[in-house]
Amino acid sequence: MTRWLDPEEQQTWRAFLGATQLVFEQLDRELQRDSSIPHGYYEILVRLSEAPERSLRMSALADRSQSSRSRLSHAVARLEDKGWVRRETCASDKRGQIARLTDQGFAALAAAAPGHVAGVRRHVFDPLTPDQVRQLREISTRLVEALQPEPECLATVVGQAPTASPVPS
Amino acid sequence: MTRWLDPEEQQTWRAFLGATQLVFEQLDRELQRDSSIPHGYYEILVRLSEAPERSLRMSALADRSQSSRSRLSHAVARLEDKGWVRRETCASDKRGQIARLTDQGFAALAAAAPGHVAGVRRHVFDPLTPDQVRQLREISTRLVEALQPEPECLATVVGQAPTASPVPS
DNA sequence: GCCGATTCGTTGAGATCTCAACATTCACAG
DNA sequence: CTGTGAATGTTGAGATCTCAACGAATCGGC
Repeated sequence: MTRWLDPEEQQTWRAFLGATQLVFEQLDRELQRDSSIPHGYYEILVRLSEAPERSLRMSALADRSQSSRSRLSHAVARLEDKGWVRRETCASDKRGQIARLTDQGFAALAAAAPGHVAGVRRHVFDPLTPDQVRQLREISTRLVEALQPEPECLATVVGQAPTASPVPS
Repeated sequence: MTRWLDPEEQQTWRAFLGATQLVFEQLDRELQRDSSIPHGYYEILVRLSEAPERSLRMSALADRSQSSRSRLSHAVARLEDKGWVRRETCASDKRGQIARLTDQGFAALAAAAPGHVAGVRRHVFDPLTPDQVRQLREISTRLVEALQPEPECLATVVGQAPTASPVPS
């Protein structure tokens, strides 16, 4: 009745499972150890740092950081405690909240970024050939498409790291 | 100073991040919805089901299920509450504990497996071409190697499960 | 034998995530 | 203007994960 995975598929699936778990756990550990920022929170800071005014509606931030509303709400509360993010009420929509990255938050991100990028290189890009990197991009893109209807045409700028001015003015 | 990710690398990294997060969250949700088994626990049950006597030392189980000792200890406690696993003290090493999958636990796994395998096919294998599947296996294997010194020569059988296991993973 | 170092598995505290429920506000058809 | 339905963001409870510390048992050199 059920079509089980054949040995090759089994091996593929388990390798994929193992690789992703190892990579993300390692990066998370490094980020936690070197900068005391959980990986999920780092994502949030990055998305905010890229946005105009370094601020975003909570819902937009949730979409971009692959986070549920609830998770984001809890997370931003912690980030606010740390003084890295502030919440402002939205003028045009009184339901809305706007999360803004503070200078202090940007500084924390700027401090954490180099180490994290190095980790990503060390654990992901360096072990792979250029061709494999290209393959990985195509495969990942395909998987995202398959799972996300993606009505948006927001070609996520995905720009550089906290680049440009690591010095908040 | 820091070598940031160029636009292509950036895109690759974010696609990888997005794809893995989407895939695993989706599979986890489905598993939880259809069988009330968290993905992490499912892994544990699968590894036990494959082992001889359907039982393993805690440390061996931790290795095979990519779990920390602590996490496994907590998880097995919950699985024991459900009646899916039993713990026995090890005869040859009094420090050791042996986790054994109960018939009830095996039944729960057997009930959950078909739906999970279908999900893995739907969200991972079906969207990819055969060549991409092969690429994904090689890439994943490489990443695991890079991150795990792997002093063992236990060529983790990873193959099919011995007898009667419905096991997809 | 013996003692220090290591391994095993557990535990508790704290942090994060998920899920469902909720109040508030908006959109819009009537 | 009004009421219904949808959307926003929050909250609390419960579940899981991480981390550090721990007791018990084993190992290894002497």
